[in-house]
Amino acid sequence: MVDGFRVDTDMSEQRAPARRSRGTGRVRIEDVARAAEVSAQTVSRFLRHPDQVGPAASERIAAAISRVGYVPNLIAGSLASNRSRVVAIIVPTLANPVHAQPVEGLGDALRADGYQVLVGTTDFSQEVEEALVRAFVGRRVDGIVITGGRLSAASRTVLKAAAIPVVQLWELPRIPFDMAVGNSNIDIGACVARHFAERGYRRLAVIGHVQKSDTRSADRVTGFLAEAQRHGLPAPLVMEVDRPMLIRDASDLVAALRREEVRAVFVTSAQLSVVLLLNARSAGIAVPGELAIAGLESDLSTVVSPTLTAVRVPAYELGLQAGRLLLRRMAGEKVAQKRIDTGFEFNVREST
Amino acid sequence: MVDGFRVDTDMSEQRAPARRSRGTGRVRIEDVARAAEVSAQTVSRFLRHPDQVGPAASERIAAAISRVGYVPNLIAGSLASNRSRVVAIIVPTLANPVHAQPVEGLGDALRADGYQVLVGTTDFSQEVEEALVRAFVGRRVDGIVITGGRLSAASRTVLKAAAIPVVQLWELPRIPFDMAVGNSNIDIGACVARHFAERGYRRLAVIGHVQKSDTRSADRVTGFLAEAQRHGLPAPLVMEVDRPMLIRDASDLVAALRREEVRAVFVTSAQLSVVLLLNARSAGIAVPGELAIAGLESDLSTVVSPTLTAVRVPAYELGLQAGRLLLRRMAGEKVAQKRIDTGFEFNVREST
DNA sequence: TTGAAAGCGCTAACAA
DNA sequence: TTGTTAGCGCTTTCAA
Repeated sequence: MVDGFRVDTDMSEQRAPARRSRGTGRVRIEDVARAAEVSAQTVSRFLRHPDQVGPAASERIAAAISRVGYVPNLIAGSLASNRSRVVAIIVPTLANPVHAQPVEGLGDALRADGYQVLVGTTDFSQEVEEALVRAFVGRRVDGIVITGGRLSAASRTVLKAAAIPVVQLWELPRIPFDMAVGNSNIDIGACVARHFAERGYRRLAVIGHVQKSDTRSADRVTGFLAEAQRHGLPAPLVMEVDRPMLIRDASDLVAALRREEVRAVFVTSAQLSVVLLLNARSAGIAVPGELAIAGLESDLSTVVSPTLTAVRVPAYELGLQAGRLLLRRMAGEKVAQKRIDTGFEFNVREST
Repeated sequence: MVDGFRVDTDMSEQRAPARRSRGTGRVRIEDVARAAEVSAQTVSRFLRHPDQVGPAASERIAAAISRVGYVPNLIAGSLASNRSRVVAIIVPTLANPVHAQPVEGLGDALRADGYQVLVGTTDFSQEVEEALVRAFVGRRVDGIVITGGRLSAASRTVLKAAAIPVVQLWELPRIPFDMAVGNSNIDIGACVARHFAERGYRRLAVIGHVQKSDTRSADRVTGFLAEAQRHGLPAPLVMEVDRPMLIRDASDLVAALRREEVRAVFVTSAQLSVVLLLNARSAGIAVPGELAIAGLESDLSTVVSPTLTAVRVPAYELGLQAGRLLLRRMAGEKVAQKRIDTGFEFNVREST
C-alpha cells in the first residue's frame, strides 16, 4: 500500500446506513485509476487493448500499476465479460503419461492466449465425469476437452445448454458431439493383427485394459479380432487386465500365454507390454522366436531387448490440436473440419 | 428453456433508456426463484446451506432447478463471496509421472470439498513460474501449490499480497515461504552413498538431471558427494544429463562409466536408471558384479533383471498432503506444523 | 425461515 | 482517446 492509495474500500461518504464494507482490501482497478489520474475504464483498456490508450496515459498507468502492486481480478473480469479464459480437460488419470501428455499439449496451445487449464481426473468413472462436466460448466469454462468418444445423456444436456466448444479426445465418433481429435482405435488393432498375419503367426492373443468407460482399448481389441478373422486365423485369445498401470508382475500372463500356445500377442498398454516382454525373457521364452510381442510405444520400446514392436499414438499432439480447435472456436471462428485424425505410427522392431 | 421461465434477460420494463441487455441468456438463480415462488436468496441458501431452508420451499426449489436446468454460475458466486474454490498447482512437466502424480493427489484431496484444480507447467522455467503465479493469483485461487523450495522475489511479493496459503512441494526449506511438503533430498543422496560405502564400492558416480531450477536433483547430488567424502571415498564422478525423460539410449553414459572404471552409480531419475540398467546389460556388463546401479523407483524397478535398487519418494501422497494442508488453512484453521516430511523408502534390490 | 437491498471488481455499451 | 453508466449473477448484510 503506497502513498495512501486506498486503504479502506468503504467509500460511503454519506450513503445508506451503516452497512459494513464487503471489500476485500485488495488493490482494485479504481485505485490504479486514481493514482494515474484517469478513469477505471481507461486502465481496463490499457490492460486489454493497449493500443487504444494514449501514450501519456499509458505511461502513468503502467507506473501506477507497479507502484500499487495491482493484480487484476480475473474473476470480476470474467463475470463482466462472460469469458473466463479458462479451459477444462477431463482425463481418466494423470499417473499414466499417455493421459497426462494431452493436458500438457493443451496448456501449451493455449498459454500464449492467456488461457489457463482446469484438470479433472475421473479414474474411469462415468459418474465422476458427469460431476466434473457440471462443475466445469458451472465455472463457465470457455471450452472443454473430454477423453473418450462417449458422453452420457446428462453430460450432453449440460454441455448443450452451456453452448461452449467441446473436443472429444482419443476417438473419432462418426458424429462427434461437437469436435473430435483422435484416431481409429479399430484401425490400430487391425494394423497389428495384419502384421501378425503377414508374419505367419496363427495362434494370436490380445491383452486389453478392459474398463467399462475405456472404449479405446475395447476398440483396439475389436479391430484386432476382426482383422484376424479376415485373414482366416483362429479366434485370438482375449485376456483382460484391470489396471495395467499397477501390473508389476506379468508372470501369470506369460504362463497363460504359454499354456495356450499363443504365438503372438498384442498388448494394448505401453506399460504392460514392456513388463510382459521383460517377464517373458526372464522366463526363458525366446522373443520373437517362441512368442512375438507387440505393444504401445513408450520411452522404453527401443531400450528393451529385443526392442519392442509398438504402436505410437501422438498423445501430446492430441492435446495441442484440441487446444488449437478450441482457440479457433473461442475466437468465434466456424470450424468445418470437426474431426481431426492424428493417426498413429506402427514401429516394427525386433520383438515380432 | 421450459414453461417460459426466462427467455430474455432484459427485465427493463420501464427502466432507463434503450441499453442493450448484456445478459448471457442462461438460466439464473432468479429464474429458479421465480419458478419455485421464493426469493433468489432462498435458492442460494438451499444450494449452500440446505438445512436453513424449510421443507416445502426446498422441495419446490429442487424441482424448479431440475425443471429449468439450472447450473449455478460459480464465477458470480466467487466474486460475491471472495472465494473461488479453485486451487492451483505449478509443476515442471506433466510428462513425468513423478510430477503428474502430485496433481492427482491434490485433486483427490480437494474433490470432496468442491474444489477444482488449475494446473500450470513451467518446463523448469523460472519466468514461466512467475507468470503462472501472477495469473493464478489474478484468478483469485484460494490456495496454491508450487513445485520446489525456491521462490523468486517477484513471486514472493505477489503471493504475499494475495495472502493465500502456499505449499512448496518436494523440498523442505528450513523456513518455508508458508508451508512445505517434501523430504530432504540431501538425505536421499546421502542414503545411497552410505549404501554404496557399506557394500564396499569405492569408485562412485552420480548422474543427475541438472537444470537450474531443478534443485531436487542438485540436492541429491550434493548429499551423495558429502556422504561419500565422509566415508573417505574418492570424489565421485558427477555426470549431468539435460533431459532424462528424453534419453532413450544411455550407451554413451555406460561407455563413460566403464572408461572411468566406476564401480557403482546413482542415477537421480527413475526413467534414466532403468534405461541405464538395460543398456549396461546389453553391453554385457555384469550388474552388480562390474557395475552397481541405484536409481529412483518406478513400476519397472521390480520388473527389470536384475531388479533395481531404488529410492521411492511418495509423489501422490505429496499432493494429497499438500491438499489437506490447504484445506485446513482455507477453512480458517491455523496450521502449526508447517513442514511435513513425507520421507522416502530405500529399496535395496539385486542391482547393488 | 425468509426477503430486500447493496455490493463483489470488473467490462460492455454508449456518449462525448 | 476518454469517461459515464449500468450491469454480469451471485452472496452478504441487515431486517423482518
